[in-house]
Amino acid sequence: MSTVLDVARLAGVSTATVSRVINTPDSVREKTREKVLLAMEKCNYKYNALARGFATKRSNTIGLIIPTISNSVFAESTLGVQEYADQKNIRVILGNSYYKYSQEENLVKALRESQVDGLIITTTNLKGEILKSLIDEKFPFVLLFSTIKNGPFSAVGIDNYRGGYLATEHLISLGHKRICMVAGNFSMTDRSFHRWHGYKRCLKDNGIPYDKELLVQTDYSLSGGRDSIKKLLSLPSPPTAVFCSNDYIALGAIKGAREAGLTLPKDLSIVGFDDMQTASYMVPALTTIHQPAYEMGQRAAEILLQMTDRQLKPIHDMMETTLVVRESTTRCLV
Amino acid sequence: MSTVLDVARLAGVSTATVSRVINTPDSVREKTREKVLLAMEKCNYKYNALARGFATKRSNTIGLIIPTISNSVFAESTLGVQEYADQKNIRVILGNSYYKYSQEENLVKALRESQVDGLIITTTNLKGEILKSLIDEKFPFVLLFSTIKNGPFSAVGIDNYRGGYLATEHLISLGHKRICMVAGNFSMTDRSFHRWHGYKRCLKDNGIPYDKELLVQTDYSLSGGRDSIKKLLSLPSPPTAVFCSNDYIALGAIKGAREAGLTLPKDLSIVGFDDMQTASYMVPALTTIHQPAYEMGQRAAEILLQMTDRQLKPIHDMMETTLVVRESTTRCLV
DNA sequence: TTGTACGCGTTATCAA
DNA sequence: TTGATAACGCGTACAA
Repeated sequence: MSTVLDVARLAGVSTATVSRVINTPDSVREKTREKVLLAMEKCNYKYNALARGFATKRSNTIGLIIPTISNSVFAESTLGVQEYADQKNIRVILGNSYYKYSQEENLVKALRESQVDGLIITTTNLKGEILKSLIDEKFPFVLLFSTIKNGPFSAVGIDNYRGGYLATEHLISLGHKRICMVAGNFSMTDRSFHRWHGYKRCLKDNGIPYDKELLVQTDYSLSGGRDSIKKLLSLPSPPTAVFCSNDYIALGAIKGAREAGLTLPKDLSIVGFDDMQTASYMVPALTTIHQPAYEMGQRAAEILLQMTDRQLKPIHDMMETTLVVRESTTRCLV
Repeated sequence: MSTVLDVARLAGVSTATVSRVINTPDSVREKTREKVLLAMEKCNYKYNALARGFATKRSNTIGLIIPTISNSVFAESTLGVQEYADQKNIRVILGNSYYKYSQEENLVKALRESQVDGLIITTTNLKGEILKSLIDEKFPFVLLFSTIKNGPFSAVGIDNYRGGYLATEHLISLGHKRICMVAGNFSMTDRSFHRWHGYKRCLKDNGIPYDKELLVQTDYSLSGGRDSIKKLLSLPSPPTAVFCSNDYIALGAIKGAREAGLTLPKDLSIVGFDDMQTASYMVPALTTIHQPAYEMGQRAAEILLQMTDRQLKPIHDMMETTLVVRESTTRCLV
């Protein structure tokens, strides 16, 4: 594999000039440039970005940590990050934490060893040591799907509390009083916890007593949604509506409710969260809280790449979240 | 940021010894090792994998190129690659080609400049220059979702022809004769093309004349499936069954058929391809061709990482694909 | 506009 | 078992 030195010799110039042709072509006389370009061609020169990173202490690579690529909302945000990074000629290394803090720790360590210029993290534990030490060491990072509106670091997210509130309010406006929630495990992320708070508060604001029997925590999975709804439907006084922590759980709940013999949405109204790609193709089409995952990814990348250029004050970007009404919710008939 | 040199000085040893403690701890006397470890602790030493890569000419990073992370079948295969790589302490850089060859070219170039140790590619164009030059330069790579059973490079895939045949055979066995196909654009990938060949051949083997009016090409999208099925249903002699190139198209077709006033599966039997995560949760639950995407990703990573250690003969691993019968197909009633 | 020469942090070779 | 030192490929002062 040929190097700048080979090219330099072949072109009869110095390595510095070759380097200039690569990085600041305008600073080289046209004739010289052509000579060098020709030489590069001749010896099939391939640029070594690793060596460059080593010399400049910048790898032009960022790390992205998400819970799991299998959840399409994270796939969407990942796409947003990638496309923005791509446009700035930055590579993205992806890691899944599987909602496990220890794995998140490993990833941060490995990515920092790889000399990534910054990190975008959808964290599982806001209060862990990881973030603390990143802050202490002034390492550039941005939190994605963050629940935090302030603090000593940049973050992009939505108001999950408000999302939970909106979903519940919609159900109440349809006349529902017996409203349950199938939530993602609070230990896995605090997003689900905030949505639950919004749900609880909305009940209270509308004079509906909170019944803790109507909350089930589960993992963020199809089967989790299915099993949970069955449990809830077998209650002495079963719910007429359910708010699910995400659209996968909702899809599972749809299946579970049908298997329990219900007709949807007549017998049970269902609201999801995320507004994933296929939400409007479900049967019934899913009423859900829209989350601009792709834009959030783009924005996180934008903020991070600004940070790696120059230090700046923490930015907290809370994006708009809206209720999207489709077919899975209807007036309470009881 | 402290380096091996700082650690060495603090511990009163040479940099070589520090390096040994990191890489081959057993080759260092225990007492010395402890001294070094302590020194590392003291100056908060952080290992620089970039510098290592530079010195060893191995980045311990591989590149993964897929059409788009938005398709869950590629998300699954990506997960397989990542988990295998993770286990071997290898990082994965991900890139989306969006089914565009020029983008695939850019990605290969950028990733090679980043000195990845190898590439896993779900290619858009088997016959392009990219693969040729990778072979010429003996650069380690593995094709994923490959349609190729032989050739001078390693590949992991399934028999798409057989998949198409199986799907069609199933429909014929249910008494269908008017069977259409909504295919992914042949120009985007040859996988769809092979599936279509299987479809065509199966029709022939069963004495059903091929009607080119019954083939529609579209992009791999929900709306593509919806629009295409509507076109086909408005034919003078509409189909009673449809084979879709993937599950997204099938999901779109389900929606489109319903919008056209049909009852499923009574009025139209639908077969998909991929068996994505949510296939069994669709309404009706989707009959489809199962593709072991996760395992394929794992296997591709395994092969690639073997290749980066030592040169070896090309491996072609064609995995099993099976028909999964659910609720979206039923006996032809016409 | 171009060249010289050093530095980046680690590993590898060879010698002790 | 350990140490001294060259090498990896590029960027960049500084000098010319």
